[in-house]
Order: sequence, then structure tokens, then C-alpha cells
Amino acid sequence: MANSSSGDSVVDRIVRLISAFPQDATDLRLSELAERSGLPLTTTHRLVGQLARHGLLETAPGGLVRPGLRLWELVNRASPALALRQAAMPFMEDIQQVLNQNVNLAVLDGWEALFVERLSRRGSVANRAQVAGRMAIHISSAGLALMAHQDKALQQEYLRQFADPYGKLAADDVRTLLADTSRQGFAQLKGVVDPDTCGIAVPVLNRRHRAVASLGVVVPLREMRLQALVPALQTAARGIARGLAES
Amino acid sequence: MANSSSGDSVVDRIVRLISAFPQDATDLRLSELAERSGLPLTTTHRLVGQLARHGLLETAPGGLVRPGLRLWELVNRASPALALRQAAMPFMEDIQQVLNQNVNLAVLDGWEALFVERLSRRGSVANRAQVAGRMAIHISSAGLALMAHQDKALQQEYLRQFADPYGKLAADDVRTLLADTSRQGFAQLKGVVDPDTCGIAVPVLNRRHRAVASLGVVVPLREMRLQALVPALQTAARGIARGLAES
DNA sequence: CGCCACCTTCCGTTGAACGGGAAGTCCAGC
DNA sequence: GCTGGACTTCCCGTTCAACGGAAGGTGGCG
Repeated sequence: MANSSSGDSVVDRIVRLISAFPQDATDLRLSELAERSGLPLTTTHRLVGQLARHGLLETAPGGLVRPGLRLWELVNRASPALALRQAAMPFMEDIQQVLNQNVNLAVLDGWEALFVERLSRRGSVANRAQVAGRMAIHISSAGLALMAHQDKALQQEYLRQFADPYGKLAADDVRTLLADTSRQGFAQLKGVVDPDTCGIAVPVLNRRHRAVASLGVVVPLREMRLQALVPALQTAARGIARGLAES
Repeated sequence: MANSSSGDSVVDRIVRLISAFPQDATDLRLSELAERSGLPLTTTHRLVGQLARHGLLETAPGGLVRPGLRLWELVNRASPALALRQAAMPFMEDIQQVLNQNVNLAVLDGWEALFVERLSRRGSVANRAQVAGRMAIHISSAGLALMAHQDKALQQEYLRQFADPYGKLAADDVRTLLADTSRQGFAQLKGVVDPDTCGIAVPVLNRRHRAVASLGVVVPLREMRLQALVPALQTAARGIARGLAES
């Protein structure tokens, strides 16, 4: 727009603004928001006002700003993550009930696993996978399950880019992990996120045997019984896939 | 911006654009999106391109547009609905398990109940309350539970505005419903949404005894046993309130 | 009271956004 | 294979929405 010294468009600014909110949905002061988003205070003030008029943000007295209900509503009314979530929820609940463990559902976005839903067992070990949280592919069982069942071309590209910062040896390790995952039909990572837990994940496959999502659990190491976990997850994953195909 | 014949800002346009997506998260053709949002095709094309570059929308070959994962992620990372959902989920699951019924969680927005979360019993009667769906206050137990525990001033204003289109008699009926709800501590609506079901909802109260949310179930009429339902809901509601106060 | 930090409002400048038009492309169906 | 419909991609003159510095409130604290 006019006079934009930073050279980005209104859309860019709006994205910067709503991206500036941290994980925990606490209120932000206007000046803090301006700083986080890197926008001039005046601009921030004006944009916040505009967005607030539509309910995308909410302002509280004292210059406090927080994400608005309307934004939540719009997004949660129509989103690609919803159909998946809808199809998966019953099965996730089953898993949670039968196994009494933390259950999570993730999709691949870029080179990361994006967690779409999560049911946590009360009193359970910490599950770092927050809803709408991300984890790198190579450190999450969900990521491995997702990447292990993608086009070969995509996997190559991933490994190539991975080798750049981490080195060839590390990339070879990941290649092995992916191969194991693909062969076994499930991914397993012990003590990577948390020393005393283990992540297990299976892919949710579409008709062309590509992973569109992953279903996983995080269990304390000593409680782990693969023989019971994997079949249950795989059965549920097939159920989810069927549900997706129908819609 | 310049030349905006419609006279609305970029923010308005973006809101119009993302609001244009219907409930079911199906892809929209570009031209269809332009028509729904009332924007010129060229403008729609440009804005969609910009939004897609940030991942807020996704474009598929053939001019198809759908909401993007990134948008879902941003919103679900920080939103006022999330803290509530987080606090409520364990209790909702308990209710669902123990009572084996549809459970829903709503907040008040305008003169409607906005459903924030919903767990549905498989094989259960239809529950019309979709996630991110809305229902008018006077036809939903959730709405009544919410409105019955608000400031007197707000209730008056609601009834005043309600009387305008619906007439004074109808408003008096609602006033009675609200009074009953307030006195009993729970709202009950038989066969309004669906002839064979009954909605029961209790408020989740903050320290000042104002409803910040409502917790409800939808049960088949013949299975209904108030004696069992209401105490369970109220207990859960108190648990949720405690969880909210802590955070 | 005076300082400070922050929110809010004002206002002249300006260039980014707008959108109509038209040509190019791609696909489906008759 | 041709036609129609829809998406895509240029171009370009117009214009006013957005910009942001500066000045003016506001509230809290020592």
C-alpha cells in the first residue's frame, strides 16, 4: 500500500499480525504486538482496529489485544483439517479408551508434522505434541510415519535438504529410519522427545498408498507393548481412511 | 484502497473472502468464490494469490481454492476458545463415557450460542450442534443456560431485541424460560431442535457467577433421566470452571 | 506533582492497490 | 476437432486507502 516502507502488502501485515500471537492464548499489549510483528505502532493500532471490527481480533480496555472468536469460528467451520478430524475422532477416542494412552493425529506440512488433534490421558506422561503444534520429521514418530509413505521424489528431496544442515551421516540415519518405518508399517521412536517415553505412529493411507495423516500414541517406556499397540493403531487408521474416502 | 468501488478496505475483503467458504470444507472454484464474496474476479484472483502465498488459502490445479492448513494452525495455536476447550475436554470425555450421550460446549457470542466443542456418541441421535456452529439462544438449551446467567442489563437488552421480530408474547415465554433456567441451575428444552430429543445444559460460571460457557448434552427423550444427568453435568461444569480459574 | 510508558488521534503525502480490458491457456463435452 | 467456459496473466491509468511521524490524552508510580 501507500508509503509502505517495509515493502509488504496489507495481506503480509495481517499475517504478521496474527502470527505474532504466541502459543498460549494470552492477551498482548498493543505495543508488544507491534514489536513482535515488526510493524510501526500506528499501523498496528489501525490494523488491530479494523480486524477487531470484524471480530477477528478482540480488544480489551487498556490496549490489550487477543485473537477473536469470530476468527476461530470462520476457520473451524471450513478447513481441510476438519474433515480429517471428524473422521478420526471416534477412532482416536476408542484408542484412548482401550489403550489408555495419549493419542495424536498429524499431517505433513513442509518438512514437519503438524498435529491436528490430540487426546491426552489424565495423569499420563507429558505429551509434547500440542494441538496445532509442529515437530520436525526426524524427531517424531508421526513425522516418520508420514514421510515414509510419500512419493519417492518427495523423500529424496527431504533427505537432500536434511543433509544440508545435519550432514550426510545424519541423513543416512534418517533414511534408515524411514526404510524401517516403511517396511514395518509403523514408526517407533524411543526417548527422543522425552527420555522415558516412546512414540509409535502408523500412517493413514489413501487409495494410492500415500500417507494423508498419521495416528500415533506416546507411551511410557515400561508400559509399552508393541504387540497390543500396533494392531490397534493400524485398525483405527484403516477405519479413518475409510471414513475419509466416503466423504 | 484505491479505486475500491465497493468502498471496503483490504481487511473487509479478506474477511469476505474467508467468510465465503461454506460449512463443509469443500473446494471452491475461483469464479464461485468471487461471486460468493461479491468481489470482482480479478481482485479475487489477486487476493487469493496473496493469501495462498502465506498458506492461509490453498490453491489446487484447476482454479480450486480451499482454506489453508497454515490458517488453521495459526488460529488453533492461540485463541480464546482453546483455553476453554483444553480445560473442558477431560470432563467432556468423562460425561461422554459415563452417560454415553452427545456432549457439547458452547459460549455466548452476540445473541447466539457458539458451539466450541462437541463429542458425539456413535449411533446416537443426530446432534445438530456442529463444532463452530451457532444456534439462537431461545431454541437451544446451551443458549438458555448461557443467557440465564448474564448481567441483568444484558438479559433485558436481549429480551428487548427479541421482542422486536418475535412479538411480546414470545419474549415473555423466553423470559420465563430464562427465569426457570436461572432458578433450577440448568436449562432443558424438549423436542425443539429434533422432536425426539431433549437438550440439557448447565452454565460454567466464573467467580462472579456469570456464565462463561455452557456444558450440555442432547439425549433421546425416552432415555432421559434428569436425576442422573444434571448432577453429572454440574459437577463437570464446576471442574471446568476450576480449571479455567487456575490458568 | 512530574515523569514515564503507553494508547489514541490527527493529518498531509503518496504509491500500492484496484479493476476493466484483452489475449493466452487449459480442459471437457458435444 | 471444434467450441465454450473458466482460469491465468499481462497491461495500465486512476485514485483514495493506507501510511507513519508527531502531537495529544491517559494512567500509574515514586
